[in-house]
Amino acid sequence: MTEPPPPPPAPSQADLSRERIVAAATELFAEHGYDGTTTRTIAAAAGLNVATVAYHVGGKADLYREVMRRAHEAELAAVGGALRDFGARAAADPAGAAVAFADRYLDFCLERPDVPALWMRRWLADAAEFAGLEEEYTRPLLESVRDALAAALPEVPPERAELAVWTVLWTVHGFCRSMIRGQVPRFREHLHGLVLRELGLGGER
Amino acid sequence: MTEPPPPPPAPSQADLSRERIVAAATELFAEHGYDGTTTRTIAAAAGLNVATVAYHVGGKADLYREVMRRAHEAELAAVGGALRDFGARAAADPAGAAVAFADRYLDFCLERPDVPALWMRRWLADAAEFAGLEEEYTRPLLESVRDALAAALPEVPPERAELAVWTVLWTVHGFCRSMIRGQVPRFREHLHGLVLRELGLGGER
DNA sequence: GTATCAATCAAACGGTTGATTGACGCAGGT
DNA sequence: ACCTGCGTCAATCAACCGTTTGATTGATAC
Repeated sequence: MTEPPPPPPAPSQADLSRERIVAAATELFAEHGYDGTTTRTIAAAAGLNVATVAYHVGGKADLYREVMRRAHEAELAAVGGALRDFGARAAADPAGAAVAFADRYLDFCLERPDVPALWMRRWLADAAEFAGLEEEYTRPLLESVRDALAAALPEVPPERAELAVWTVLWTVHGFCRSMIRGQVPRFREHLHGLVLRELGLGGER
Repeated sequence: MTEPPPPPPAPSQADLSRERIVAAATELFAEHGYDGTTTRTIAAAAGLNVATVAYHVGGKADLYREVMRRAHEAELAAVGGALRDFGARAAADPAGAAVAFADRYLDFCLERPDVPALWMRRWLADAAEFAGLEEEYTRPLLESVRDALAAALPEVPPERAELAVWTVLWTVHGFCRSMIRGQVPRFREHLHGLVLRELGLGGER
């Protein structure tokens, strides 16, 4: 907040097209995977010619990497913000802070269902040439959450925090793929209890 | 056990080739998905010509369905056996029975890592044309486990049992993809506590 | 008015895909 | 010795893949 952000420059035509391509690719890669998506499908979904994909993004592989990079950036922002709020609240109300954190992550996944899908495809190494993205993106994020939890909750051993994060992550991601809107409240309630139990914060019942 | 099983007839050459094709396809589909696997790769891994795949199995799509069918059959057998043992033991020792059940499922997934991988690919609807396999295989299995748990543990409400199964399933499957052999004992211990806590069987600590 | 440039397009490129064909080797029965 | 049917193979097919090409458009600069 040291200076007012400069007004964003008017996006050029190239920026607009590039955004449409990346947006279309994000949805298609999340839904059908790398090998299941063709550059022609992406171009058609973006309302552009096939050649423009190579023109703006450089190629299918680069486009995939860009999609993954953005998905990770969005997740990083959401998790980072939630972790800050968690840290500020954890000392006074560890249980409430943990539940709020899980809630925000669930909300993020419900709002951006492509992120868990891409996360899972990354996990499966959907395309062998992108196996490195897993270690580049997912692992550090997981470890940062573990460390933040362990730092703010000194009574929780880091190993337990890590496995708790692991369990919550997979449970939420798995749920988001089969999301039936009516089941969200029920799942959210289960998630609250799960987090408290796995962190040993008095959720036993 | 009413009659001694007849000695299995000597497998014909066709049977041998078919098995080699299915075995190779299982591994490749699990590792690279449907679109990421070619009939040529499968044939090469089986040490056969491309044409023999079509000759024995009918086509790539039929082969994929066969692979999924067998993976589900194997899982059904493992889960079925574990559920029977669970039912026999649950009344006297619900906690021990639940832990033993989770243990056997983990062992099965470690022994057949292709099954969780195929399970996850089915979940992602790796190939859109096979979206039905999810509801055909996974859902009923999940519900049968939920019902068996709820029946043997009357103090556990079915809804809680379902979400417990859900959480355990995803946690185990996710772990099996990133399996690092040295971490298995630590994960197993976590899994025991997870099961007891999620079923409310006195695992709080 | 003219030259320039970014952005887009239809068309075509070489390569790969799943599937098919027809020939070949070889067992077992006649 | 001769046939018959099964299993396998190399060769081939049309369709599709990602990428490239050359031409066209419309706005901008001089």
